Amino acid sequence: MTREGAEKDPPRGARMRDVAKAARVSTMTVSRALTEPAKVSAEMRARVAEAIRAVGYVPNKLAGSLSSSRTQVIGLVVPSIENSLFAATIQGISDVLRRHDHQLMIADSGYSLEAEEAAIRAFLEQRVAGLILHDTTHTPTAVRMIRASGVPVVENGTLTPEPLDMVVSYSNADAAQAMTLHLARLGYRRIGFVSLHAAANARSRDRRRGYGAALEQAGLAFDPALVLEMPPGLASGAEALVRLVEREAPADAIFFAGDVLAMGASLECARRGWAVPGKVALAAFDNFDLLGHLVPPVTTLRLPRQEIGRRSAQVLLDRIQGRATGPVSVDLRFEIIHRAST
Amino acid sequence: MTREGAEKDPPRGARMRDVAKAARVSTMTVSRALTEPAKVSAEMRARVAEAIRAVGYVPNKLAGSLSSSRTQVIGLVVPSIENSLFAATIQGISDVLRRHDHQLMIADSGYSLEAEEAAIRAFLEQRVAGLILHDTTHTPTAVRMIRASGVPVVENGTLTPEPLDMVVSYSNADAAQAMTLHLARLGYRRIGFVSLHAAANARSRDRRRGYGAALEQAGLAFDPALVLEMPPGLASGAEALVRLVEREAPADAIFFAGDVLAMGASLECARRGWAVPGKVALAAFDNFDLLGHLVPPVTTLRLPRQEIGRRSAQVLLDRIQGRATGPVSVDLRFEIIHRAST
DNA sequence: TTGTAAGCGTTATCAA
DNA sequence: TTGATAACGCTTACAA
Repeated sequence: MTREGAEKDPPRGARMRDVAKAARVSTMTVSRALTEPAKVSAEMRARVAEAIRAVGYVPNKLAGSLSSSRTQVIGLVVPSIENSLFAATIQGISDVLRRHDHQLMIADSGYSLEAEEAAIRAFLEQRVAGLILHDTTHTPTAVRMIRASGVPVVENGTLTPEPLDMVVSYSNADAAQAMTLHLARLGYRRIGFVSLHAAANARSRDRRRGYGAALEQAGLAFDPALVLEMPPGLASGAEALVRLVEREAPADAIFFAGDVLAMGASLECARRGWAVPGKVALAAFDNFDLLGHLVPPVTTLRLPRQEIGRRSAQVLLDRIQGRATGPVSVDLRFEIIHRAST
Repeated sequence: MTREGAEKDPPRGARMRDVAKAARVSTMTVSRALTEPAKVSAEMRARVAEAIRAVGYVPNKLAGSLSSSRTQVIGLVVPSIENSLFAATIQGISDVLRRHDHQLMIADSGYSLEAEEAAIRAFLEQRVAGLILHDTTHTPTAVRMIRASGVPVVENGTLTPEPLDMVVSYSNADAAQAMTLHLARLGYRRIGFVSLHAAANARSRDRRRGYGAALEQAGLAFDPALVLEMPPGLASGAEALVRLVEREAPADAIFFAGDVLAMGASLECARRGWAVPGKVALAAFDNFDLLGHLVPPVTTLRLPRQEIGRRSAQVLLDRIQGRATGPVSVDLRFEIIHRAST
């Protein structure tokens, strides 16, 4: 015998047993009154409710989950919490989960596969009911752990051809292709392309592929000198702009397929007094709201950021609650918003 | 007898017992090897490690937490996940927690006290080790539950005089006062003040108080017509700007103490060709990066967003791990960044 | 340094 | 509709 000194010391927190005693019923009746009220008579329900208030009972989900081997926690791994683009998706997830009494655990990988693996391991140790991963490339160990656990997973970053389980995204390739074609149709012939580091990022790679496909489709030559990879940030966009414009054969339009790059470029044009689109046309990949308020407003893609979050949560819950089985691939719509910058 | 059919069916997931069997040791040795390796001989450690790999063991923290009544989960409630200002704080929290092997659960209240209460209840049911709340006003029930639970809490929104437990913030009143004084010293006499809805928001109230105090200190009259409350958003900022400038006695400077209001105003000036600060000076409360890239760059406060998150996590962990006791109030520094808009 | 036994607070199962 | 009992998978407390 060990733990219980003798019913004394910090009586920290009432247990279900205390509620049962106060209501003079069994713990099972309390449990049922809480989780399946329909299976309990009205009188019992009232007595239990009263007892719960009386003793100030707060259910222990840890114990409940251990016993039922069910959790109401979803684990989410994003590359960066701070990046506002992911914030919209997180909001979408959170909204849906809250309506279904689920909790959200978040980890960020800082764009590192190893950190993602560590986060996934931690989530599996917590026995999350499901996972949402923004990235679509993972370490072999991460893949193995997920497979072995049997936990449903949604991937978000891009419409990967071989998902772990379920995917919810728009097509980065299609989106980049559509925007590039849009520029070509407007008459631009030397279309620059600026993205984030493509080697480490499936999204950037897909966008670049779309850009290339569009050039070919439009009968434009591919000029490697017009393609730049930059780190994220406003300053990067400004620098890329200058490098693509101040050269022998300058770009007549630039498509910024990453983060706040276009924003930085637009602001740099304002500072230098460069006419947009007179001197150079600007197009962006995202950040719909802000870009529309710049002078001139910037042509961009409207991406279903929140929708990705909402749908991800929904397909995950459908699977968890047994309403659906089998693979899921949701291809969400994007939209080109043509504004004065092109 | 009940649950265990008879050692068959879905052998879903190895347990510590399986590891122990494979390593031919007791479960306690496995447990120790995992949590206090120093207390286990090198040979045992190796055997356990090997067995863990062999059976593909993923520890069940639910069971561990139930048994030890310790959790490694911190609950965070923010008004809005999508708002990028909170994102920086969340990032700070996440960074520190990860280094200390803790997990982060996030809920958003949508600026509703009732939703905050619901989130807090859910977190307490999960037996979180600590709470971080962005808001400083709570429902009586929420306060009671937190007190009864005994979990440590950090509040973030503003330096509230009567915290639940610990506070980590800068002083919204001091910051607003400093900026208003700054404008007065530059010679502006009719300083407008635009904030978010103050009745529902302790932060807005504190900022308004600081604004008033500064006017008095500078010997400027308080003109209620120069004070506006707006909903958040770029469009709001633009509207407030126009209302304060296009009037008989226009403001000569406007201090936007909320969200992206200043950004909206600056962009509206660009659209209308209004000289800044010639026609009207603009000052903001936050959003340091972006505002510095506008034309002209906007004077603003640099607030310790990430730092708030990091320190919050730190004081919480200190308390949880018994390295500290008693009240904590961390008053973080802000900074006025004077730029061309004033 | 290692092992044994009890118990953490719930829920599944079966019986009444 | 309600209750008794045995798990859930781990850690605490103590003994060896």
